[in-house]
Amino acid sequence: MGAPKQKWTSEEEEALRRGVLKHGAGKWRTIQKDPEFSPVLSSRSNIDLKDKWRNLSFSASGLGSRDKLRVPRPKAPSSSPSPSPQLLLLSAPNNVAEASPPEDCEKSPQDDKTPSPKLYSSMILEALDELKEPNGSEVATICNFIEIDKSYKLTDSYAKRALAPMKDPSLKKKDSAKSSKAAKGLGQLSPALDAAEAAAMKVADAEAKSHLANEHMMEVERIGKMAEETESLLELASELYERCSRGEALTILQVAHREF
DNA sequence: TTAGGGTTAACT
DNA sequence: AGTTAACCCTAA
Repeated sequence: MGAPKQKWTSEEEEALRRGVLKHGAGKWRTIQKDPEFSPVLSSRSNIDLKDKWRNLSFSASGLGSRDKLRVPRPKAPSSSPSPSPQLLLLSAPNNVAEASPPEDCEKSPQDDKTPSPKLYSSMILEALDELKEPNGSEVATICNFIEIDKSYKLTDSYAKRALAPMKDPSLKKKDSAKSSKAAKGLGQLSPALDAAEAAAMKVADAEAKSHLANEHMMEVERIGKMAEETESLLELASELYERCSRGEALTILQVAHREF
């Protein structure tokens, strides 16, 4: 009755992020009691922090709301074990590579909803900006921030591109998901996505390198051909010069066809 | 206390 | 309609 819905302010969100940075995700009570954050988060319970963090992680993680993976397809007759993620990943790097060029950080004019791929430098800048520490931040802290940031931003953007071609991420392998205790919060999401990201980036990098190498080869080849042509032209010129100086008359056609 | 599933208010 | 985010409940 009294509380319609208390939406989180950006200040509260910020405090939560810094709290997670300091104490780690999961120490909600500690974060909430921390004198650094308690003024901002006074109206939030530890559970609220947990839920909000979950929302942040999932929404930034792009891949659907948490109740998205239910009903693991009554069909799937086992014969075709659905395309394995690794295989499909190999097709992803193209997209990733295209997204990599250092041009887009403030590019998207219409929506701030799509997290544009971030380079590490800009991520560091963002970390510094969000940490807002007057004397700068510890490198470890920045790294820590980026780690966290990655888990719900960067990883997501790459994962989105990487997994987009797949209609179904099929995170549930069999139905052993219930009993498996390996599925722990971020733990379930992050490693897979990080692995995907790492793989994608590695392949993309290799591809970029081979592309570069290929370009270099073409360039060398081109220059070589130029040298050849230049040399033959030189020969032709000297021969022409010699003949002309001896009084011989040559027509353009003859020269063009080397008929002399 | 926390993680995770579930419910509901407030959106598009 | 469907989705999202805040809130609630409960087992461990």
